[in-house]
Amino acid sequence: MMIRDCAACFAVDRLLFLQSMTAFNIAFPVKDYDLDATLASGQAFRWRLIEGGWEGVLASRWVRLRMRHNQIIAQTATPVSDWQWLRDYLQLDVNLGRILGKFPDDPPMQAAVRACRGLRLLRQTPWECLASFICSSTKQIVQIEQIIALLCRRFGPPVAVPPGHAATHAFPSHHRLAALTESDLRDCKMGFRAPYLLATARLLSAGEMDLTALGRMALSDARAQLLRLPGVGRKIADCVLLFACGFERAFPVDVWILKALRQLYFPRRRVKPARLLRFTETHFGPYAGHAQQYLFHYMRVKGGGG
DNA sequence: GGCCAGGCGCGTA
DNA sequence: TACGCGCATGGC
Repeated sequence: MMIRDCAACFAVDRLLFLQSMTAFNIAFPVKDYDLDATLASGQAFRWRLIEGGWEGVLASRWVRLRMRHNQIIAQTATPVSDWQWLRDYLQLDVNLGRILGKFPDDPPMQAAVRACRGLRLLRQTPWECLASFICSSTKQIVQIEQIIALLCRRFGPPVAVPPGHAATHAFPSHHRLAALTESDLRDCKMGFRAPYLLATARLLSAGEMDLTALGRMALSDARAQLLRLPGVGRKIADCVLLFACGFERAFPVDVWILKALRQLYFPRRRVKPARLLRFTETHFGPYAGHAQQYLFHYMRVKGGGG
């Protein structure tokens, strides 16, 4: 009797599922997709590897992702009828082979692709990406993750999680941060970055700039807009352009990339940063930003030795 | 204890 | 235009 009741319940659930076309789980077939490398490659800072699955918050939803054979399995805490937000974030419709085929055909790039094939660029929301990278300057990735976690826990709205799961929060809006004090932000261990984040949040909250419009501009115009914001220089601007606004040619140059360029392309030569920046603008082609992420990740996984 | 970390803003020459 | 420095904090 008990078994038949459960079976009946399952049948009803199944029927409801089919009727509403909503679900807590979905499987995306993928090719050339290294989920671990992608989520741990320092482009997004909220993913945690917990018991074999990556947990994070996207579009105010708790999400758990894991690879199974050639599929990405996604789990949410609330039913979902349209998964396009996740397809967009993971850039599932991107043909990686076509992008890799446009990389420059030189030994450093070949080595980076051999070491990291399957590494992808995500498509993040501009505000979270911008705020995160304002907090990133002269910080190690682990510390950036700690700052962002504190910021979300203290000021982000709670999101639905599975039963028994620890409380989780979405990224706080710029309106929310604009209402805080510098001291509130310093308490999230972001130090001298706090006034920059606060000032930028207040500018955006006041409507002085629309981040969602950047993706429709020319690259140089979008970059010029971002450079108006306090705490945003060339490197952070290019991170936002590449990781959130869809400019696949944007090429953030940080200390790792400088090291990569000097070590791999200009060994035993004294080359100034300005010269290296010009080199990145011409050498890496239409998908320079992807190439940059491969070089960045390659330098980190291969270690500092050379 | 010194060095470094997905930098930026500002003063100076 | 180019360079040097200060700025918080924590890991190694």
